[in-house]
Amino acid sequence: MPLRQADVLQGAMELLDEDGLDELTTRRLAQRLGVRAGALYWHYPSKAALLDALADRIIGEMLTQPPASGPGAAPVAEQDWPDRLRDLATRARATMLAHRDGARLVVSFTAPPPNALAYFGSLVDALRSAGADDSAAHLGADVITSFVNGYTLEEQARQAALIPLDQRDATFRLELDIVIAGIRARLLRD
Amino acid sequence: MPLRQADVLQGAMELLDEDGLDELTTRRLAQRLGVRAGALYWHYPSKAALLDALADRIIGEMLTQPPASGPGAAPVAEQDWPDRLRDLATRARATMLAHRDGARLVVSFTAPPPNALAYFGSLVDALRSAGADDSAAHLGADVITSFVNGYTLEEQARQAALIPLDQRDATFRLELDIVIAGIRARLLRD
DNA sequence: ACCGTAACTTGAACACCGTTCACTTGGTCG
DNA sequence: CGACCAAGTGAACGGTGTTCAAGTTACGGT
Repeated sequence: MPLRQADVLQGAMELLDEDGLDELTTRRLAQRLGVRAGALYWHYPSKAALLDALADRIIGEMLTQPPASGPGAAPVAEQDWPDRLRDLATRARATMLAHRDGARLVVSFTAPPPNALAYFGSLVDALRSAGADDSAAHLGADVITSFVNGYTLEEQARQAALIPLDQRDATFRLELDIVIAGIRARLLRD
Repeated sequence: MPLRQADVLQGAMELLDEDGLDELTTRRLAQRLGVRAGALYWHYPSKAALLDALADRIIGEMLTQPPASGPGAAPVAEQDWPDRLRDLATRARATMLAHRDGARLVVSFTAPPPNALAYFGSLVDALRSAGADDSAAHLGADVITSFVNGYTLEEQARQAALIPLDQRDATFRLELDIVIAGIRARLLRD
């Protein structure tokens, strides 16, 4: 049974999780797949394209993960907008932290892949449903995205090994609430 | 006259600005300095250490740049805290944008170098002078830093060539004000 | 003016990287 | 059977960061 594109992506994901982005080389990935490095180029035109696909797959997990809030939480449609934003942001961070170098990979894609647009769209929707106009919703979604990316990138690169997770969780929650308070004050109370 | 560590750093800075981070290789840097690649290792133990020093030098520029506000602005000591935050954040972004791949480089250092701590300290000071306690000031400074880094990273990687600068400036300003409004609401109005 | 030492630099190599490409394989279908 | 074609091979190309014995250069002390 020959290799499929999905197998290559799956192998790349596993290699990333086990050994990190720097060890994810074409030769090592090929070896894990029982193949030579050149064969990968039948399935992806370049390593960059493979990494883009990998980033998009990780971003996709942000949309399908179980909700960040504990069991018994209200269904999405009934959540108020701050809870929806909190939920999306918390899932984004959790997903990136769940993969080694996840944040570094996610912020490095070259052109916004489909799932990135879908994720961003969810943020925009949440804000529009709260009464924001298009421009305000876009602005708010952008602030959240920038903050979550910047925060998680730093966290994963330099704090993850030093500070216990529950403490980092609490800090993230507090800082996220600051951003959401700003959105309320500047975008939804006019 | 032999090479000094400062010459190496200077050459690296120029090569970065001219050709970007991906073209900043030990051999190309050495060539520009009229030397072979191995010689660089007398001055820096590794390329990573050189890039750390380069990142710190860029961060240092954030602290010495002329203020972002136009001439005639109030001296720092007289600025109110939102203006001080705005000033620091705007300078950070401007400095990163001023160097090719500046944001990518700045978020990639391994251990926080001196100027990074000094910059962060300036943010903390501004918030403490506004009445925030240590913990709140640290939280606020962190929110700003995460947002600015995340925003500028994305901007430099994917928008810089597509959207005119003044438009990006305006968007940044609006989003930054959202973050600052959140800090006011959650950290300084208790 | 000389010399020793310390500060540098070289040149060659090492192990690795992403990528290309002519060529071989293996299976499917007419 | 024979033709086709997807999939993979093997070897090479030019590049990377890094090491290190050996060489060179610069300079302070006598």
